Amino acid sequence: MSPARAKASPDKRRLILDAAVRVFARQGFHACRVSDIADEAGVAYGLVYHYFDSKDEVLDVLFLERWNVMLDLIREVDAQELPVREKLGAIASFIIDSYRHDPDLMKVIIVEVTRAANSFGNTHIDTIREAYELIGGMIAKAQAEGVFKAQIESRFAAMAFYGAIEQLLTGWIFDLLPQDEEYFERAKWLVVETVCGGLETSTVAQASIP
Amino acid sequence: MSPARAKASPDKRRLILDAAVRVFARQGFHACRVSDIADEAGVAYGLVYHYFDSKDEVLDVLFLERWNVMLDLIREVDAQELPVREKLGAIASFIIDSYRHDPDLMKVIIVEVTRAANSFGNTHIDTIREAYELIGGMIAKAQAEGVFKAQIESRFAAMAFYGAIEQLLTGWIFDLLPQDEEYFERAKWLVVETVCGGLETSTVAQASIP
DNA sequence: AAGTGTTGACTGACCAGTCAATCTATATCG
DNA sequence: CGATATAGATTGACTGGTCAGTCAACACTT
Repeated sequence: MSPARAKASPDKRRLILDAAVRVFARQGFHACRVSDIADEAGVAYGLVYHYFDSKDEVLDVLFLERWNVMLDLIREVDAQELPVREKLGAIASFIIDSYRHDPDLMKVIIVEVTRAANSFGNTHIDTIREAYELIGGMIAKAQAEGVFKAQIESRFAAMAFYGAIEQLLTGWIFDLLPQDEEYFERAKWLVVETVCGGLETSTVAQASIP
Repeated sequence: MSPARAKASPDKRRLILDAAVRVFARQGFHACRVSDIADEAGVAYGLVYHYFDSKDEVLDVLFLERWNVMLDLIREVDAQELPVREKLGAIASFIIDSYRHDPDLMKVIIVEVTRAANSFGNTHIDTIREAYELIGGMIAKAQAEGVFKAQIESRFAAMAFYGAIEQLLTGWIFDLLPQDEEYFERAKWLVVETVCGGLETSTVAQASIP
């Protein structure tokens, strides 16, 4: 009960990162103060600077942690022998489940990094680009196999696919779309159905080599 | 309504707005100072506050000017008797041409407003939402007519469509996609082909909802 | 003279980052 | 075992710089 006990830090660093997610999501990166993060975490102001060099670094860490998990997932899916439809479905599922599991974190990543062309988006552009390129590679492969039509450049198709997903999250973030379990599942199906349906060569989805 | 109040000086207000677009695009809204706008426009610092109440208002005006033009275009298209594919094509064309004509302005709108859930995006959410709803309405009508499949909720489909376009612009903004006349035209066709192809009943009708 | 347009120095608030002091835990030694 | 040393964790008051917005004066037009 007396918390003054063994102050062996139950990882205060993590505590600060988690608090920062909530504060960034609630107030935005620019609008919040470092003291807001410290207060939310229940630690002293200075401790934030014991674990991080700057306010920026806190967001950098949050973004990289999550984005790298996604890149690992994409690479793993990519390495498997699966129809494109299932590969893209796995990616859409991962992103949507990420939002379902931690909407605040995904909100922060999308709002403060992914589109922030003049700040974090720019510093992390290579990391972000890698995701787009991996997806583009999957689509290019499907085109080479004749499953997807070749007229639509794979990079463009990859952007459209990712953009469709991100806009769905944006709809949830702005509370413009219903957020319940059923809709999350339907959204996964929708995005794959729409994009793959538009890219496939024939009316039936099946891999065929011409 | 000012009757030809031309003055000796040409519309300084416009001069400031145009300068602000360049500065916001180059440095970002938060990273730039009001003095940067004044310098870019070649006017005194205080003049910005003669025409605008605050730094925020400058961005508000820029966003509303452009977004309202887009809303007018969408409403106009919506009122015509056209196949959905052409309606959506007109919208995609308009947005992409807007970028082609003034990439800085579109960058500012997308980066600073459309996704800025904690600042301008929030204050303009009703204006933004209207575009999504008009597009959703078009899709719903096409579904009622049997042109688009009905399993995909129109609001979701509208978000996917708009998101695909916005992500293409994002690709151009971050210089991840090639920007030349040919690609702009191809992008219009791509986005309509992909989304409409995925939504039309004739393409795939045997998919099941989980 | 009156009204609008224009100027730029100034101010007051705000906040990221610093730092010296304090605390806690464990190690080392008499 | 108790005393003392050492290192890392933790604290929060303070500083230095930044910048949005103000304002009093000046310029131009009618």
